[in-house]
Amino acid sequence: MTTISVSIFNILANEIVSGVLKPGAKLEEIPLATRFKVSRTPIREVLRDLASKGLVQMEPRKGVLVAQIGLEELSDMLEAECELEALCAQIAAHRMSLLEKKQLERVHELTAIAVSKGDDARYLELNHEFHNLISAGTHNKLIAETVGNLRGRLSGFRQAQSKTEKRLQTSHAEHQCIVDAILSSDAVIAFQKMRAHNARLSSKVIEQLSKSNTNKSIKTK
Amino acid sequence: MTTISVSIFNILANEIVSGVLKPGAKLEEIPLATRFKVSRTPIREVLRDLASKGLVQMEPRKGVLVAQIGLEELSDMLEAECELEALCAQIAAHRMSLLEKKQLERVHELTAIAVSKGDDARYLELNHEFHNLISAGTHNKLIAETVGNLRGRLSGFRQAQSKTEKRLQTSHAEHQCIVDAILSSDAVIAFQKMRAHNARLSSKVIEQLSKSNTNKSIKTK
DNA sequence: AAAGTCAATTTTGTATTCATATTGACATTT
DNA sequence: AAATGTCAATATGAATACAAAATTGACTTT
Repeated sequence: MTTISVSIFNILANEIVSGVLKPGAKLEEIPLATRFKVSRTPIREVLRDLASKGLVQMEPRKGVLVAQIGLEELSDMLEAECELEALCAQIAAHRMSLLEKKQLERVHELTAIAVSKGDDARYLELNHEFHNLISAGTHNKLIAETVGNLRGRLSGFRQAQSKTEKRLQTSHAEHQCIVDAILSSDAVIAFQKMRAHNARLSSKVIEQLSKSNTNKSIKTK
Repeated sequence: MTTISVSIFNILANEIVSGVLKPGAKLEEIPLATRFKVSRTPIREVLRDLASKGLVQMEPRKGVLVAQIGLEELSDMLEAECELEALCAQIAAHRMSLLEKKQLERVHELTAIAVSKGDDARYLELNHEFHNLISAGTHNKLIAETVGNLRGRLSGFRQAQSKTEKRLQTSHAEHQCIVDAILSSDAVIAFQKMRAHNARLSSKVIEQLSKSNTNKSIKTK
């Protein structure tokens, strides 16, 4: 058996990372309580948990907002993710079991199919699994959890970006290099390739966001 | 103004990392509530926050224990810290301002005095500040916060260790190398030296803990 | 018309009460 | 005697009630 809070947490966390709840949206306790037909108590616990994962911002006596991530905070997150994932690839390269490597290869092959079909949704799903396998391949639960959490918080930005770009082939080619390095247990190359891959994606995200930001400020004027 | 929860959080978090509250100790809501002369509600929020930082383990309907960190979890944490701090040093080496570098140098000099006097407490304090300056030197709040949180969770083990060891000179010499690298903006060396430094400390911690663990299991038999 | 103040309403923080699950002891049964 | 089952006590999960702070809107005043 589980507690009410965790089920509601999962629902809300999902709605936040999937973009159903937009950044800056107010999360008020009473509406949420009535929506889920519970009292305020479990809702407050959920909000606290969401805050601890960085999905919402809560200020005492002010309330809770869906996290709105500024440019500098975003670049902090992207830099951290870039380095952490490179670290994961490095460690995974000399720590993954044969079975784990096979799984990675398999997912990568499936991704190729999604790319050729231009199936964006499927690609995103497999991409998620790809990075999960690598972080799990570190056999370090703390690192895997940390990077997984970061990816969750960033997924909104990635989705927004992948919709407007047709660089699935490029990404897939880069993944190929990473897979090759890990399969051959070459930690140095795995690190470099993963880092370069993420660095490129990061700059795209930043580029896109600062573009839309300038648009906004023009509109506002 | 602040909320009751955060003040109590700080007190309890401090008691946990300082070892006043021992790993495995039960944290019951009613005793805590009476101790702080508040109701259970803010206590529950504090416990939740402590859990999100990994300082306590809470299981639904079971209660809350001060986190007891197993050997495998500890090595995960040490590995993560080792790599993260090395990363910090690397980034800080090419991002710290002149003022920040001066501050680092100053703390390092003060540490030398503490070492020569054999002042353990002061050394620990300065050591904390030393690592804080470097993580802050990344100018990446997320990374700094992450590594700071990790250090907090690990500080109990470090203290236990530093009491039984007289290797302050060794550590200080290693710090010297790190400071030199950062002052001269040599990111590669800063990374390597910091990584080696932490790796050495980590192995000491593990060594010590597994020793006391075997003692325990012998006793239990 | 604009700015400032004050009151009313709304929302969050805290306390209290109610409900339910776990735990430990004791008894019963095999 | 060991094991299992039941029951009472206790602690946590959830709901409700109360208090305090903040926001909002209207009204006054300049």
